[in-house]
Parts: sequence; C-alpha cells; structure tokens
Amino acid sequence: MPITDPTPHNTEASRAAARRQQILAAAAQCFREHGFHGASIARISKIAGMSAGHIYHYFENKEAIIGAIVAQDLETLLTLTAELRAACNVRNALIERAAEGVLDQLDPASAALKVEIVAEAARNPHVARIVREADATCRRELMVTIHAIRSAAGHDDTPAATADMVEVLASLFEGLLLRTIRNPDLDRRRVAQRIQLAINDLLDQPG
Amino acid sequence: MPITDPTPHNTEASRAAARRQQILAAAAQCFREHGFHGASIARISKIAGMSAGHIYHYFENKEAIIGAIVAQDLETLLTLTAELRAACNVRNALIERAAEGVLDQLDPASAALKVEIVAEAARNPHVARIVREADATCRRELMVTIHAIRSAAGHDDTPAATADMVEVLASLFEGLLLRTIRNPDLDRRRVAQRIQLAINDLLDQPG
DNA sequence: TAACATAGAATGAGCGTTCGATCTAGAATA
DNA sequence: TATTCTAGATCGAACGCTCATTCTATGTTA
Repeated sequence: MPITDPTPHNTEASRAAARRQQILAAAAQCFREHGFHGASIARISKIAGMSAGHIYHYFENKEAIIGAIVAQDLETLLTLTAELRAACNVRNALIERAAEGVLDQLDPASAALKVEIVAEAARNPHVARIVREADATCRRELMVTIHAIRSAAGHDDTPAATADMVEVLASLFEGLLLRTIRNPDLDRRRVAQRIQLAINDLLDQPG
Repeated sequence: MPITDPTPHNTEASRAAARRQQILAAAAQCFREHGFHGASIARISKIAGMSAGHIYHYFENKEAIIGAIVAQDLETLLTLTAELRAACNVRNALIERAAEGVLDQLDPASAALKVEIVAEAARNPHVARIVREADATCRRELMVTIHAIRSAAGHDDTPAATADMVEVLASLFEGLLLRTIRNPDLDRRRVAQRIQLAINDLLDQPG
C-alpha cells in the first residue's frame, strides 16, 4: 500500500500535541495554586489561552487532565530511579544524586503538586492506581540498587529486609515534600548534607 | 454580685460543645473521603445528622470548619512531642515512642487527612499559618530533646546542626504518611523497626 | 468544499450561605 | 401547679453563583 503523506499528519499531530501540552502546563499551575478540585476548567482554559469548551477536544473530562498530570509527574520519578540503577559506582552515585534529589524535593512549588497528587490518590481510585504502579516500579528499581550496594559491602539481605530499607529511604525523601511546606525556612543545603549522612548510615544497617 | 445559675449554663455549653464536636467528626470523615473542597456542607450536615443551615450556628463558614479540623489534628502532635520532652530517659523514650509513632503515621485513614492538611497549607494562608505555628513549636521541643540526648553522649552541637537533625527526623516520620498511601501493602511492624534503627543512627551522627 | 479548530452561549446540577418560620424547653408569672 | 413567655435550636426553602460539560455557530486552512 502507498505511504500516506507524512507532513500534514506530523504538523497536525505536533500542533495537537503542543495544544495538549499547553493545557497540561496551565492545569499544573492551577492545580498547584488551587488543588485538583479548587481549579476550574474555566481558570485552566483562561491560562491556557483558549475557551473552556475547547479543552474538551483534547481531554475527555477533568479527571483525564488530572490523570495526565499525575502520570507526567511520576514519569520524572521513574526516569530518575532508572538512571540511578544504571550508574556504575552505585553507592557513590546514590549518595551524590541524593543531594540533587533532596534539593528537588525541597522546591515548594513542585512539592505542592506532588503532595496534592498523593492526597488525591488517597481518595481517587484512578489516581491511586497510577501512583501505586509507578511506586511499585520505583521500589523494584531501588531494591535492585540497594541490594547491589549491600552485597558489595558483604551483607546478604533477605528481600523483605531490602524492601524495608527502600521504604525508609523513600520515607526520608518524600518526607521532605511535607517539610518544605510546613517549614519553608529550613536550610536546604544543610538538610541535604544531613540526609546524605542518614542514607550512608542506612546502607550500613545490620541486615 | 450574685453567682448566676451554673447548671443551665453548663448543660447548654456542653450541649453546644457536643454539637460542635459532632460537626467536626462528620467533617473529618468527609474531608478524609473527599478532601477539603470535595466535601460539601450538605454532605457534612447529613453525616452530622442536622440541616445544612444549622451548621452555620456553630461555624462562621466552611473555612472555619477546616481551621478547626486542622487545629484539632495538630493538637495531638503537640501533646506527643511535649510528652516526649518530659520523659526521663530521653533517648530510650524517643526510640520506644518512635515505634508507636510510626504505626500511627502508617494508619491510612489518618494519613489521608494529615496529607490533605499539608496540601491545603501549601495554598491556603490561613491553614498555612496554623500548620507552621504548630510545626515551629514541635521543632523547638524536638531540638531541646535531641540536644539533651546528644549532649549526654558527648556531642556539643550548634543550634543549626540540631535543627537539621530535627528536620531529618521529621522528614523520616512524615514521609510515612505518603508511603502508606503510595504503598498500602508495606509491612508496618518491620518498617517501624527499621525506622528505629535509622533514628538511632541519626542520634550518633557527627556534629 | 470538506474537515477541523475554536469560541462562546446554554444547561442543569451542585455549591456555600442566608433567612424566615417553627419547634422546644426552661423561666417567669399567676 | 398551670400557664404564658421567650430565647435559642433547628429546619428547609431560597438565592446567587460557579461548576463541568454540551452544543451550535463561526472561522480557518488545505
């Protein structure tokens, strides 16, 4: 069969994708400022620079926009842990990346959205499913990474023990999202160093 | 002047207080299930067993209900840290209490409300003020406690170093709220033990 | 011209809040 | 004690508004 014209499709497709992204960017801003339920389609459309009705040409409904925002946010988390797993000297990589990761977590604007997502996951099954699948993937990646580090140091941990250490590591990180909202004045760099120490200790815990 | 009748006042007052508490309990349930903005006065009033309009005899508006719920939730946190500070052998008290504290944090229902509160604090100045004042008090208490423990172990920390350790401790704890939502299948008891180890290490970190 | 992009009005539901009407229980009075 | 008075408790309808979503009409472009 003949190849159908690629150019118009591409421009149409990219145009539509750009429009979609435009909506998502506006939605992310609104969700950060007003929460998922406080943000109205009217407000999102105003910031996205289009009519409210037109948004429904790109998303089935508001829930779909929320889903896309959640998936987009978790995507970055997935690539981060995947990168970590690929690093060669894994222990140093983990601890050095930790400092960057901590500073990211301590950015109040992005923290607000991340916390909003978990709050929504606690009551919205659709969001919960997305969040939990991404989290399971991250945990699997981190388990491999941590098991490798500890094996190299002579520990032979059970899967359960590794899973628990992953939970503590995750708790340490994710807690920062709440800390930066509860105490916006904390010293980000110094806290990052302390977290590095804590991770170091965690990796040397008895099995 | 003569003492005015105490009995009717008491019953009236306690009746009103009971009614208020009834509303707050219903509101807490609704907020947990639907979030601050997803929960309507109509729904709260139905669960509280009274008409929607009647709620406005006890609270000025919905914002006031949110404020009361937030204050009530943070109250328990304040008494917990105050208790901790009063314990005699502080290090053991801290670490033993930690296990209980961890299990509390890992209760999904109460975690949902606590996360909702922080999410709201990120965008609602009134809630932010309540949350941050309570947090500052907790941090002060924890700083005294941790400084005492570390002094006894021969460390002479700067206030900044102590503050940073408090942040890490708080992050570890509060992160559990997010963990139990993201991964409801985690093993609560084993994670509690791991957290105890991590706190132990934290208290021995170099100054 | 055909197909799609876009706007903006329309819709119906639900929201927070107000308000006037009742109900009720205890105080005052006879 | 019996009756009236009264102030607060309570209800439910009503208000004005905003919401998510749909629909129709009008550009726009290939």
